[in-house]
Amino acid sequence: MARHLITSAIPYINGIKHLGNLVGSQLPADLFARYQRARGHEVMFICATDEHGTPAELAAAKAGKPVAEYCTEMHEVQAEIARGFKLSFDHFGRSSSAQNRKLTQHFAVQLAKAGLLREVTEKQMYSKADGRFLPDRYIEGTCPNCGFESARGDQCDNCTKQLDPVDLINPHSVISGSTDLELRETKHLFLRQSAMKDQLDAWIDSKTDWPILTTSIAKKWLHDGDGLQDRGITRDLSWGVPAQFEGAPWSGMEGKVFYVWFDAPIEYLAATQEWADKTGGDWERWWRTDKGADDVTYTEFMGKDNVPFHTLSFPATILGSNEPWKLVDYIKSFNYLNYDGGQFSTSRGRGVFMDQALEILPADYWRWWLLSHAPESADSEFTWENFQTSVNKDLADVLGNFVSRITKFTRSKFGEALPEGGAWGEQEDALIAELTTRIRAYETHMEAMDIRKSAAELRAIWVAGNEYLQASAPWSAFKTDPDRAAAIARLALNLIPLYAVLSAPFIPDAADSMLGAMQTEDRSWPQDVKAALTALPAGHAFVTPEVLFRKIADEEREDWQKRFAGTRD
RNA sequence: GGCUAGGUAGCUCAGCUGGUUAGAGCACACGACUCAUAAUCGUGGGGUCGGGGGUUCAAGUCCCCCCCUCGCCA
Repeated sequence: MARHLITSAIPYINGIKHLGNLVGSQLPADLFARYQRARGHEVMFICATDEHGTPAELAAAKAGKPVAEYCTEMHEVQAEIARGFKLSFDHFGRSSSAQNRKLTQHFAVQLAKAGLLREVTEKQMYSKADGRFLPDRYIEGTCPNCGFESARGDQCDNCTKQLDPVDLINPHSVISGSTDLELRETKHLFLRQSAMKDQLDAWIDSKTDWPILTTSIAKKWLHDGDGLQDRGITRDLSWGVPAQFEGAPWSGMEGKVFYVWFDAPIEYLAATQEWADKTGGDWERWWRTDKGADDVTYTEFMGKDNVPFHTLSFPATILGSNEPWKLVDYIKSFNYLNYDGGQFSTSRGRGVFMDQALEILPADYWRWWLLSHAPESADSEFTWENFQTSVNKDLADVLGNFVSRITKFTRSKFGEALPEGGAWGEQEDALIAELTTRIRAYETHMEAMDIRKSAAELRAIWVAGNEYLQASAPWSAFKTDPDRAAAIARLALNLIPLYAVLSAPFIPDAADSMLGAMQTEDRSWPQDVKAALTALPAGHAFVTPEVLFRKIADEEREDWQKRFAGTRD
């Protein structure tokens, strides 16, 4: 039995995520976790909310709530949606936890002791009215280049020119509107990533089996221009992990917090600790190679925007600590999912968001489409037409109808129990041979995290059931040789639990319904297909299930198309 | 402008280190079947593999130039 540590990139606390965010990390991570559990391996599947930083503070202020309270509420909202999508986290943590605070401070101290932190004095805009330093993008003014009046401090959205806040004409705070801004000196801690460049470079080079998307992004950051740059890991904020040195204020860093991108990945460890504190489990067994984690395989899932932090900054933190923490073994990264010819847009309400998706259809419909179209090799696109055809064809016609046709046939000819009599022949041998080949291929693709290929293979396995029924034609056999029809029905009914077990990582609810209908709890993996197809004996009672997947009608599709075109506020 | 990844049947995509007539699903046409959610199964039509040049006995697959998308960065 192997041990798999699996983490999904942690979603920011602010707002509800769209389907592109879901398919880029949480959903494929869940697929992998469910598969590894089904194969009998020990799995620790971790996710969390990323709660610190300025956007959370501002969103809380807008909602008229203290930021901690706002985060608690939003965490529960996201947790509820995750449950709705059947994301099987062993723990869904919070980066604002006490565990993360302590670990983040610990790593900072370790890095300082290793000489990997340096102080940098820089000038930053300070707003007297807001009583705080302002990140560049929270300052707006007139663009000196094109005259656009709402240019941000980091970039003009009109002419795309990169800006410095001091370049802006009439700069003002986005938060309060105040123009009473001044440049002030402030000190920050920088992580000396540049000092670790060669070490990181060699490490990335050793990962020859990683997706090209992952390694190419890492190498670009390592080699572009002047190479890997040092990175500020503190901010002048109040909402975050306080910069402390072994329990005392960090000299020169009083009142500052660690940057959200420093503490967020550390939350993977902290969330596991949160899990341990809640369940009495042992979290270091998953994370400390000196405490049992040397046999753990650690896989991270994320969208491509998260790759630099997970290939460079976070490993720099781990390696630089000089402590035996578990380093990632495989990074599965994803491109973006576009929406109907453009991008999903949170601000313009363009596209389908996780809560809305669950309002209109059950989780399995979304899981199937998103996973079978996962943006692995390139950006992919969600269109309602494609969604409708895939769901109707794959789920309703191929899988759902298979379950329906064989259960109803058996019920009408033999009653609601597996019929007795008859023998297998060549058709059954052929089916077993085909299924065995395909299931082994499915396993290979799942192990390799080739998600689209896994989905295609699974679909082919479903199709094999329909082919078998078509070829063996029990409805004809019944007229001349009822025993033969009984043997066919018995085998076909055994295909239902087999399909349930194989399909569960993709469509867990449907899998439960299928097992429920067949009145079995056996979820063991079909290592031996022939044995699996005789698992339920003659006489075993079943219940003819309700329609497993309903079809999406044209009118519904058109309706949704209009509804999600971009009006949500 | 730099960098990354792409540009393969109407649509969505497979095609590993170059090798027999370029594949799948959907859509389309025809046929079979009638147990089933008018579902299923079979057969077939359809591609000068973005354009041009080169290497090779042989290139979608390698090299060069150009065009076009997506994203990141300047």
